[in-house]
Amino acid sequence: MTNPEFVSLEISPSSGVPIYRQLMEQIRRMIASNQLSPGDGLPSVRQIATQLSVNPMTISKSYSLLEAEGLLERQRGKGMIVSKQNTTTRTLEERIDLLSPAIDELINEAKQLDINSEIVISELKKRLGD
Amino acid sequence: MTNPEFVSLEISPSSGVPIYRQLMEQIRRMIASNQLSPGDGLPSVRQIATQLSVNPMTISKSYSLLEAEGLLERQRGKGMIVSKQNTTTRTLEERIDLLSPAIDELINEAKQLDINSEIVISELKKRLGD
DNA sequence: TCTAGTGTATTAATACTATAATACACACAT
DNA sequence: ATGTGTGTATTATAGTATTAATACACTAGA
Repeated sequence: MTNPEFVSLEISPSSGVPIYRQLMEQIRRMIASNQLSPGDGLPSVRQIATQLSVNPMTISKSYSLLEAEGLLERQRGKGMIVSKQNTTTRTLEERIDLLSPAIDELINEAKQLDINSEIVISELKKRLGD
Repeated sequence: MTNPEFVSLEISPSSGVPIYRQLMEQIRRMIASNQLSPGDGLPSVRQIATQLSVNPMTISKSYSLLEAEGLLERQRGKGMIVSKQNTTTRTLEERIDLLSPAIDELINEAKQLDINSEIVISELKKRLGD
């Protein structure tokens, strides 16, 4: 068991993507990278709901769908934990595949904005460096 | 006047983002980069609707909202054109600002997937190179 | 004038998203 | 036993997103 406080979830209300889907994607990625390991506990529904100022049932929906996918397990009366099945840590290649849509989106937008490849790369480096 | 056939629009039905917003963002970017210049014509509502297998009213919604923003102008009986006001081509800095969310999203996802900065950059370079 | 092509308004129906207020079954520590 | 903390089911409400079928006013060319 770990400290669910370390699981930091964020939402972008203006993105157009439903909140429950934003949360699902973040949790999926943290499990794929083993930042959330099998057996790890997740923050409670009410905790996240308060923190993000969102209805608890919205969080519950994310958890339920992730449970249906087999990524999370429900522990009655306790909370959600990362499943011990179906959660083998992904290889680097597999994780890069999961990152592909974001890369493609960046390239696509840069093209539409007519921004040079070199500039995209230097801008990315700048922000990666903090 | 130009050939609206060259305006290639794409949608990702699985992204969760409403179709009309996906279209708006793409058109906004192409105007900002002057790939669509003031006076240029846009594809007709029915043309895009057929091409994307989407209801014409969904396209019309995108156009109407962009007209309300001042980016497009309606030409009665003819079609939509890029407005001649409010569409000064953006400077490089401004366009980079418009690209920022996509960069931030990529960095955020890479972090959650525990993918190294160097790998993110090399992967981006790989795909930018075609 | 006719015809085909613009965008749009209208009305209806369906599905999805999110909130709200309760209530329930369960686990655990006291 | 009690209280607090889990996730969840229920019901209701509201707003948004999308499709569908028509109809309208306008433009342009034959």
